[in-house]
Amino acid sequence: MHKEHTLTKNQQIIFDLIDKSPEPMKAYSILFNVQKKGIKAPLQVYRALDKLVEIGKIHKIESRNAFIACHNSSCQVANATAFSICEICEKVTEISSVGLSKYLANFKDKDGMKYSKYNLEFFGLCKKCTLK
Amino acid sequence: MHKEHTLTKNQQIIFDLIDKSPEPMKAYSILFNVQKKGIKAPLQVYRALDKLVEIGKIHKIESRNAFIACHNSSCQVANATAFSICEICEKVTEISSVGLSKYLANFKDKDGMKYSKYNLEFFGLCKKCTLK
DNA sequence: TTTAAATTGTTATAATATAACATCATGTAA
DNA sequence: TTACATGATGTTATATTATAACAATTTAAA
Repeated sequence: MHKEHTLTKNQQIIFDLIDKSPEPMKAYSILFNVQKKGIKAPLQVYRALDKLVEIGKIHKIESRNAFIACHNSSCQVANATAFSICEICEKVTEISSVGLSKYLANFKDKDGMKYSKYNLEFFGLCKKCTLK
Repeated sequence: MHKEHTLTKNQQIIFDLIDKSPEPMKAYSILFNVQKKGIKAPLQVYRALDKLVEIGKIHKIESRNAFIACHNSSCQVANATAFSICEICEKVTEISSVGLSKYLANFKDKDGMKYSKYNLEFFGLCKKCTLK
């Protein structure tokens, strides 16, 4: 199990915003949305984001420079993330497949290098966009 | 099989530079290195990079905003990329594992969404850095 | 309770990437 | 050949993403 982290004020404000968002949020969009709550500078946002990523409450979608809340039960997967991304509507879904995570967690390359972490992003069309 | 692409002058200059580099190169480092060859503006670099990525001659390491040449025999894997990244020395290696690529190419999520593309980045310590 | 560690606030700036527009080159179809 | 479409180029300006540096404050442990 993982340690519970008490979020600080800024971290909580920013987490709540991302958590409520139906889509990944970008840093400066977050900044814009929390300015009324007293968070005025990019660094305040980035620092909170860094911490939230570190403790697994949110994940960064690297190909989009955007952040989404982790919805895996207990956010234990900060080091093993997989997402599906629709290339039309940009909908992003976190994939939770036991098979996939087992396969990747145990994957070893030719040199026997063992990994402590991975991030996987799948691209394609979501159901809705396929039908259009 | 894939169509052979004749690279344009700018594309060739930039590809050659990346191809010779032992490590992933960042866009502005590329720009700096090709200025003597007449490529003066960021856009010229980004346009060539976009094209080279599109045709599979190079790949973007999303978590690093950097580019490496594809070393898979015929660059057929523009849509299916996997890399290992050392978190200390930042060495990046393209993984070519038939098992892995088969597994991922056939992966379907719960909704049956089929993917046309994926990018996987593993993080850990390379051999050298493990021994330190 | 004082010390270490983490967080905050702030200004400035670095690094990454694209918009908009004019021009030039190349292929191809009438 | 001409004219048309397409893609590539060159250029200036600007948008977007992210970090450096430093001072002050809060929090959590020893």
